[in-house]
Amino acid sequence: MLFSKLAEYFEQLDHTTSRNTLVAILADLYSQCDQSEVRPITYLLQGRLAPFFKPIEIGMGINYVADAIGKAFGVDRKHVMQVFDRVGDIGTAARQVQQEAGKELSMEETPTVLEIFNQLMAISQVSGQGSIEKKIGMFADILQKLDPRSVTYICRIPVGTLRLGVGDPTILDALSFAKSGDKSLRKPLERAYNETSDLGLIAETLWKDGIEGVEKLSIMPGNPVRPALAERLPTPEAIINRMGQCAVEKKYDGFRCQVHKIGNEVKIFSRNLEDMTGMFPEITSGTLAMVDAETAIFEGEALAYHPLSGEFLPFQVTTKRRRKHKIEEAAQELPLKLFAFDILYKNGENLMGMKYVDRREILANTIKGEDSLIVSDWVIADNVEKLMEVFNEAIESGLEGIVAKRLDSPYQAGARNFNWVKLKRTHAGQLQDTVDCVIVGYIYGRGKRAQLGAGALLVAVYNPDKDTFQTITKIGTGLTDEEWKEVVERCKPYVTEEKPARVESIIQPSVWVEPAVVIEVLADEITRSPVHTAGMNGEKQGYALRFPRLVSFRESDKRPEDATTVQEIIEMYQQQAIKQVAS
DNA sequence: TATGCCGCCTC
DNA sequence: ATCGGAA
DNA sequence: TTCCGATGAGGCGGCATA
Repeated sequence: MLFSKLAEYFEQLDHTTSRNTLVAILADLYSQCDQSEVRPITYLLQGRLAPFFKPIEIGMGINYVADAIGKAFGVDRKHVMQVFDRVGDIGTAARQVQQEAGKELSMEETPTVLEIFNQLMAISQVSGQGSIEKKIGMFADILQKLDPRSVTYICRIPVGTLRLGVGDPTILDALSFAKSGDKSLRKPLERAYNETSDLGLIAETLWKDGIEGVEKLSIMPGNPVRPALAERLPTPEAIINRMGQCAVEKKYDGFRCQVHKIGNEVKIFSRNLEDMTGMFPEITSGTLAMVDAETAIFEGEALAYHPLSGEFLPFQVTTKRRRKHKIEEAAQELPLKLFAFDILYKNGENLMGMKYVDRREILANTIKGEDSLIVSDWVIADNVEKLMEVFNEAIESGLEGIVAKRLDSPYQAGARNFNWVKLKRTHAGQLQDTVDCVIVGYIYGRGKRAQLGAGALLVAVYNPDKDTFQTITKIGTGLTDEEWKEVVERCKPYVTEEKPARVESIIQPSVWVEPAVVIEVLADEITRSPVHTAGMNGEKQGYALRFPRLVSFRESDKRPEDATTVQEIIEMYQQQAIKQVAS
């Protein structure tokens, strides 16, 4: 298949919203491609070159792709980015720049899908000195061989914004349709995907060996399983109403880890299936010492703790353990403990179909003792009071909240459903870190947001000592489409060419706004920040909000000087630090 | 050698 | 991570 | 309810450049 043909399918998908139609178009695409193309096309549909757990990345983001577009069509990055800012899509920008340059090719001249795939793969392999220039050159070469439509879509691949409206579930439906004409194969395809995490493999196997071949694919210790995810509910009442009697676990704020023991070998995978084995030597050694099984796959949350006091450390500290160098030093300074909460596989037996309570029993019998591995606590709750009791305990210890789980549910890989439900501090309406912020700028939107005028707001709190507004976060969520348009309108009278005199900001928004419009922002936590200027003082870092979202527009009589002050932010930060130490 | 840009990855 | 929109 | 795609803070590491 020519790449231009694939791009035609991409365009069709791009222009349709009905899921059923998307599935039909995809099924048609699969029916038109050769067996050798099924696998690469599946990865390309995922916006990738390989399954998630393979460390193959193109290594070009928006800026380097813009460089390549410029190089291919004789302009500079700045020009490409200006067009990009206006249209909100790098593919559209590339197409436009190509047209301006008069360098459009016809569809028949395009290389094949496999040729392009291999060239992208070659770009991903380049590293070392001079590699950035090399990658840009290679991508520019590809662009010069493509028709406008192909240019559009290929530019979206490295930056991860293919925006076809097609995710993994849609591809699974399409594979089923392509082979059987209906959704009947979705279940076995989905099971195989959940256990192998490789959609390209599933698709290729379906083509080569039929659904019987797919049914033979199963868990392979050493290969990650797609992890189960938790839904959210706002209140304990909602959880009891939905689940009735359930297990309750505390929710720790660290890294999700899926640990595989294969004889004397250990592998550790992240929530998104990245291989993190090298980062956590104490989990590896703990697994070898404590896990009473030849082969096993279990999951838990890894947190850093203070080696002397034993207290658990906030996420911002735990995250320092995500590293490639100086691992032993970091492990000494910030050792980890893994709170194990589930087991999927033991000594050749797939446990995913077993009930939660039974998996829990096996888990308890498999991890011996308590050291770097700890089997996490759980209790049964069947009423709101009991649930609240555990929740309050968790909050008092400075933890994130709780997770409620159905006692009789299997391990539902890949699913975000109501077998597992999380209840977080901020959902329960208590101790909310609500902050009144002043808009000091906004950033142009991309994709759908491009039409709304803004995609994010840059907001600040008030520093009365200096009479300045210091940035504390950007806001990219919590507004409806209407509200995005409205907020841009509200800002219009205050737009300025330069940074307003009373605004202190390291971040440069697309548009500066004189401090006037006040909004109410909800966040989960306050963190120290190297980029936000709120509370920044010489060497000392500023403060920022974790998981910020807009909850309301303040009445227009609310003056910017009435916003939350830096001092209040510092007090809130100290309050939460006290809790964390108490844990 | 030090710093900054950028991308990738966690939440 | 959180959130809103579409079906 | 499910699925998708907008967007957040921030740490590390690779590479380019001063």
